[in-house]
Amino acid sequence: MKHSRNSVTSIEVAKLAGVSQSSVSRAFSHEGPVSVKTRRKVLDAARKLGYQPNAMARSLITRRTSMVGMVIANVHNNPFYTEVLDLLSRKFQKLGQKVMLFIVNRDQNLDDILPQLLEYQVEGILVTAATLSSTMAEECERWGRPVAMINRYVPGVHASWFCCANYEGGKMVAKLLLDANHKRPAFLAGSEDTTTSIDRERGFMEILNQEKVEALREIGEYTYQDAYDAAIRLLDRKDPPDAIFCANDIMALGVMDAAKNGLGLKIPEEVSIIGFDDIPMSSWSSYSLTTVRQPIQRMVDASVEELLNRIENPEREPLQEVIPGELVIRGSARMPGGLSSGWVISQDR
Amino acid sequence: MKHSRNSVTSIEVAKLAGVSQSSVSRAFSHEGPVSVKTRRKVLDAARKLGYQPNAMARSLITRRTSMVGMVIANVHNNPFYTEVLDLLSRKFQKLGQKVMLFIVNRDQNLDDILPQLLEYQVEGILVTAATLSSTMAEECERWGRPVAMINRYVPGVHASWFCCANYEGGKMVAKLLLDANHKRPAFLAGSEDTTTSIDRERGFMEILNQEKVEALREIGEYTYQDAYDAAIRLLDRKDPPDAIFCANDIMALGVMDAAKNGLGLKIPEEVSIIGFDDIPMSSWSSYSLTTVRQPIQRMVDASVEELLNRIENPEREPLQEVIPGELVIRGSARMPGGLSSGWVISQDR
DNA sequence: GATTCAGAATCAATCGTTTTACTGAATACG
DNA sequence: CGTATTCAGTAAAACGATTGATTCTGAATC
Repeated sequence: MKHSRNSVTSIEVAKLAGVSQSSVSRAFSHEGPVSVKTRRKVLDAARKLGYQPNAMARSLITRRTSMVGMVIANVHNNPFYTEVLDLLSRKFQKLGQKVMLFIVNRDQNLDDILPQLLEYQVEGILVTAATLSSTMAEECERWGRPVAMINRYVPGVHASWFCCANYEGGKMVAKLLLDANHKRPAFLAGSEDTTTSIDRERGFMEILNQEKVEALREIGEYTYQDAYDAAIRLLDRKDPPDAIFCANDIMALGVMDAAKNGLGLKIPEEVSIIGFDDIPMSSWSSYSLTTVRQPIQRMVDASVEELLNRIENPEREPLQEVIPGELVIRGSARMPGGLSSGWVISQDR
Repeated sequence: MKHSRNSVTSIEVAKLAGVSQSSVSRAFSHEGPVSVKTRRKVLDAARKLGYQPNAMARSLITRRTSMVGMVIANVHNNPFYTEVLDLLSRKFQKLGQKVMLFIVNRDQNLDDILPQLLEYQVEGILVTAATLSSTMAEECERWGRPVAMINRYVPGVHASWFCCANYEGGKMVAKLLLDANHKRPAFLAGSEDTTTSIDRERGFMEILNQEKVEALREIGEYTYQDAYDAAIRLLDRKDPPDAIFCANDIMALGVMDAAKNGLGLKIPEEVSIIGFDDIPMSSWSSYSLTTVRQPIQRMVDASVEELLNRIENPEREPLQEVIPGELVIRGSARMPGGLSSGWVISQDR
């Protein structure tokens, strides 16, 4: 037997069970008084017909959808955000939320996808690695759709966000490099318009400036290949840097390959390389990258819980938090005396 | 001004525009006759109120949701499926479909998430890297919800699928190794229950058996670390293999690191390593992995188009296709005379 | 046996759209 | 000028659930 579309409604179940349609509803939503007998009759009939309550119809009357929108960029060229996506999705699932997913380009305008999210009545929106314009964010919040962001913030906007302590992370790296007696550090920036790269650089430069150390600078997109090319440019000059701090790990891996395989340099003897994120590959033996670990689990947990919290309590003020990262010492950077591979240094804010 | 929930309905727009509610509907859904004048009035009023049609209400009456379910596993430990997820999601978006995402474990039973998908009236379901039980697949199809799978198939089930030519890929690799005069090949399997690994091994062994060459075998989960450990076991025996074909690239990278960094072996001089997938990292200079490239774009395009096609034409028979991969020659495997790095060999089915 | 009364079941309104059938006005045409 | 014909617009019936109000049970009490 072949049904054209799932056309089994509560009415048919009611008919088969010999009860009213509302009893069917009551039996399914564990609300209101139903005798065990009718509940059993209903569930039996439902099973027989393959009945499932229609979530659209339900949401229409309850004004709840249990759906959240998830907007994410950079997922294919940065394993860090792959992991964020994975953790977010699982966490939402575990908490009974359905996820409507949008993968965008980092530079893509979200103005045309937000209406879609709102049209589908998502109860909240989680944005990662993509930037929401402040007017759009305001718009959502104004219509009672809370917004939470991971590693992004929009100044002066009424929204929740949770960021790694990028600025402080940059400082830690600078201190580490100076302590290990590096004289000529460089920063390899990701694209100019992301606050993560900007903040990491700001922290990094802050310390260097304090110590009156000049730094080189290069820029590339957030990709392995771009970083590889930028590293060649950087290391092939007559006065090459003795350390390169990269805006993220994937770039750092590109830089390492450029130095090692491209130019035959020894890491960390001839050049130290430090990244940011701590993606799985950074711990692989071919790289063993010293890096700053983002508190990924905490950022995910916090943002999801905050979002759901604000969905339940719309009047609540949005939470915003900077969560410290950890310096993970591996083999790609020269260490100050006494510090060696295997250490994890927690940041104290 | 603060609205509690998006409570702007077509009725209010109608009131403000001075037309009937149905005219508002007409103005939005580009159906039926509306004069330019009223359309303008409606759109103006809608903009003023921030009105968006409610997709739930619409789907209730149209019986269409423009939502598809996407179930995917392995996304965090295999970049190949990250890319699949990315491409799928973008493709659906481009074709106007909303994606409801479920990320599962490879071994997770889908029986508890399918009801959720059906409850939310997704019009079709795309499954990748996760295995659907045949009864569940039948169930979906029976309720008029077409199912399409990438790199999975369920024997004898009425569903669409698109697989890389895993069996033939395994054969290609075996031939290549034999041609290059390898005497003692090994296969490193992923988990026993995935058809991809099984089929690749079957093809591989088929050729070896033909040539009466015996092969070693190890097994690990589909992860870098598991493969690393398995490789140590394999290479540390008194009669180690001179070539290892791995069930996928991420495992091959683990094997390379184990051989190179763990045991100090030269690749490909002392041991050849070949993978399957062609993930971005395989082309990185630290690895330069010879591998079989999966026709990812074609699998994605075909499966999405097939799914939407079957949504529009429910009576259509499901399509099933095996799409050939390409051998990508890089530096991790010894080559037969005349073949060298840089070649891409297309498979002729 | 009449009266309460709580609990179970039902009725009917409602959510916000689409869409069919219908009305009215305007245009075309003989 | 009268009648078809078209075209815009509207009223009202769906869609499939939830839920407050209401009625129906039947056991308990007097």
